[in-house]
Amino acid sequence: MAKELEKNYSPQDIEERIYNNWMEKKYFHAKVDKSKKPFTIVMPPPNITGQLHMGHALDNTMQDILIRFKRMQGYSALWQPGTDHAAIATEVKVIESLKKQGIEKADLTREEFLKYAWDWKKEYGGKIVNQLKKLGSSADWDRERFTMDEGCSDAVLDVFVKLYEKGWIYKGSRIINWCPVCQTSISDAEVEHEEQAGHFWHINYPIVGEEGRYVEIATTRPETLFGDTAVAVNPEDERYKDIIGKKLLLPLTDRQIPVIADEYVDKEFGTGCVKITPAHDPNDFEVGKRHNLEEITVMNDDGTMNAYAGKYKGMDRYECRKAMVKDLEEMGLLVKVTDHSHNVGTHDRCKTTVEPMVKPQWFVKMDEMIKPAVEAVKTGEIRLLPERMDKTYFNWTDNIRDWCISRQLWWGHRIPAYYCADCGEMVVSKTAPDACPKCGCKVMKQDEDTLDTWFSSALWPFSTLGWPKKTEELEYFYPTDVLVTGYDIIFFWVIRMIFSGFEQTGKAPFNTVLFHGLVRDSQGRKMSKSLGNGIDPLEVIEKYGADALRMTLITGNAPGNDMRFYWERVEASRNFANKVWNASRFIMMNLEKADPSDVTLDDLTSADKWILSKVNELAKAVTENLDKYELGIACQKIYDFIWEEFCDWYIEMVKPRLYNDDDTTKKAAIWTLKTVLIQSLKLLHPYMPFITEEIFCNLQDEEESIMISSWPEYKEEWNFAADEKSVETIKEAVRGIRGVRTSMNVPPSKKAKVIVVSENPEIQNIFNNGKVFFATLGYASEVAVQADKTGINDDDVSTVIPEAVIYMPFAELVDIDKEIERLEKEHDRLTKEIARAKGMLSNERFVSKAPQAKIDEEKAKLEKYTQMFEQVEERLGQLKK
RNA sequence: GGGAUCUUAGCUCAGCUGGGAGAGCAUCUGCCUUACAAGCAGAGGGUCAUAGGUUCGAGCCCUAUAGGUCCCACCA
Repeated sequence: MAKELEKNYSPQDIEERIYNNWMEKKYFHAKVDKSKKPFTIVMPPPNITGQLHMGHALDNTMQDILIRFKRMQGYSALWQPGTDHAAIATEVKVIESLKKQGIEKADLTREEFLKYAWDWKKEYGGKIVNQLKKLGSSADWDRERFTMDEGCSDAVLDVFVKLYEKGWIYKGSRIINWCPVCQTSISDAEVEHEEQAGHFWHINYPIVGEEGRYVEIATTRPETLFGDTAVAVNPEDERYKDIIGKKLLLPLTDRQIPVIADEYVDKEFGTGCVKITPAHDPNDFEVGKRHNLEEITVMNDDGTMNAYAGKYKGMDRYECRKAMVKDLEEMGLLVKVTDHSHNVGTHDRCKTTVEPMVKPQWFVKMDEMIKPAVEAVKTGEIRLLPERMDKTYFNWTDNIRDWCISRQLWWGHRIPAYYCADCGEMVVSKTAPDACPKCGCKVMKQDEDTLDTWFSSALWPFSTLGWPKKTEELEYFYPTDVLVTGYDIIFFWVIRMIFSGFEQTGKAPFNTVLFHGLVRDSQGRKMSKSLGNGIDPLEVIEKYGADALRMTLITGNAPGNDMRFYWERVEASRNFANKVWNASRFIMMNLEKADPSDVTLDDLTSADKWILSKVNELAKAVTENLDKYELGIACQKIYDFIWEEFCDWYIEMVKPRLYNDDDTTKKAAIWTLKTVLIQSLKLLHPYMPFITEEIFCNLQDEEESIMISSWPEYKEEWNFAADEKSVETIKEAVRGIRGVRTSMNVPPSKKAKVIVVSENPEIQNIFNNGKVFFATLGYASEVAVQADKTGINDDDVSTVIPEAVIYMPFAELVDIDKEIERLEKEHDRLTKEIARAKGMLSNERFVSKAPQAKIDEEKAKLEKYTQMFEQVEERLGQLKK
């Protein structure tokens, strides 16, 4: 027996209970089951430092929708969750928290620090997972992984050693991006370029042995002067041909540097003379390599000047700049200072201006490994959605450079390279070697550096399934199906997973990448901590429920597009939940009026068949949309069906049957209400899991869960085209009647007799069969269906539908002028429609070139409108008399 | 400098392979009709940025222009 529901839906009371029940019943757990097809999504692992934000909410809602859909379809649907150690982000947090306890990182040993870090992870690492659960995420939490757990760490070491042995990981002293605040190298992807207003300092470098002659250079970074090892000019530059090879005295030092010629210099830019600082500029580094220049590093790791800066030693790079510019000015070597806006690289985490530095680091060679990843997207083996992401992808792969993977951090996977204390021999191996293979020394010291956090996440789709072990999970669930993520991490993560997947497993890690955009605030700004404009998803859930939040994030938003967050939209979603709730409540209240268990399709009325046919079509359409990852479109269709077709029309249609004790079709109505509701709930379930579950459980006598029920499939026997047409005809008549009544200001309490006049027996039939609900919906006291106009006055109000005129003789209320006005409007509309259809059909080129179906469609329209037009004309003629 | 993307109703946005412009919110008018006022019934509101082009037919395809957003990029 169905239970009674509260008048308003309150998600707060039920969500936690339902979620716990799902967990207890292990519904989220996906088993290796050879009798089913697998469907797999790996969850982008949230950082253990993370707090749930709208991006996570959107990302996880999309994944949950897809997983729930596939699970209901009968797949063994695995949503593989886990968290990311987030090397630098976490290390920064741990350092902060230690500082609050009065502990400095510098005072700790590596082991001590890592102990604190693991404690931190234990305490906070699970927080975000609990927040994801509040959203309703049906991930297989039993399989939760962590990028630094034993298995994932083993995968990292395995890959590192393999790539090293293949020569695709190498150690080299190259120019890298250095963050002086975080004191670590970072990859190119972690550098954000920012347009900044700066200056050009024009400085004279005296030419040695030529008193009073100078070479004027222009620089944006005067403080790197101490690292200059040459000044370059373009070999084609007539102005400077004579000074090539001469020596210059580097100001503020006693060093002499040569003038060299290099194509790299742009004659048109600046003064045409460029100071070359190989240790602090990527271009200069290249020039330096070509000309065998010395690389002089002038800064310490924290961005202060070192001994090469002479008296400026110990100063911060920017203080030094100020001081030396002042000194140069006093020496008369500063020619001028001009404004110049230029791009400055900053560290994406801390926004510090990155310092290019030459340091020994580890790199992944990309030129070969990227090839299958490019190919896969080109051939469509991996599909990026929306498609335009292909261009972004190729733009990166075409310009790919080697990936700097070493970080001077402690929290992360330590590089498995070991150095002999005696001879310095390096061994790369998964486990520490007992002795140096070269000299036999027993003391082998491990490399101090750790790996870029993305190195481990690149392996995520297979490391989580047990790789490099050949587990049955890996065999069954890999490759995964779709990756859902934001377009902002395509370079960091998506590309790296793709090339890693091919290199390590020989397979694409997934066949589709579904990108979503950013959730912005109502003014279109990025939500950020510093702006304080972030909206906490948990607050939304608390106020309106997880279902409302999920619905809000999915509706009216196309793949890859950013969206704005409005509380009004959450409210609208909540209202929809309430609508579903009340419709269900209504149905449950009526279930006991008859036992529908023996109802067959033959017992159904036209109205029943109409809505059944509609929900059947809906199931087909929604399934197709979901298969194409069109989550928003599918959602809109479900919303429209439930609210308009089911609630506003069908439920209103059946009311007279439910309220009339003598009605013989009551059983059929109840059967239909319940059946259509269940179908609707199932289709809605992926979007709104909690409310659908709550209703579903209350509706069924047995304790069944909607999330493991079967997905609605299109059934040919539920297709009732003729009944659909009948009901649509009546709906059109009802809309006409309502329109007339409103324009005549007839109060709803005032019922009138309605007379349907049609010579067409089919139309007569439709109205005769649908009389009961037609009367209710059309506010009729009584309905007559007849072939002629017996008993109709010429000035009775009317509405015209194809093949019929519907009259409402409410005499004293009639305002003939208004009626004429209304009919004239209709007359105009029909005239236009007819002209349009005639125009098309009389266009020879249309008739000869357009598809036949389109032509037939237009012909049918012309016929219909012409028929209506004649009736309207006739009515107008009568009224105007 | 290269590329992407957007410009549709007052606001925020949908609009699938080209075939009679849609939703939510807001506005206006009636309704406390026994599921729901978090509701019901009606209504108004758009030269789909501009200018060309392709096509029987363009919001959708092509070209140019204007404005906005974003990504990438070593011009000191």
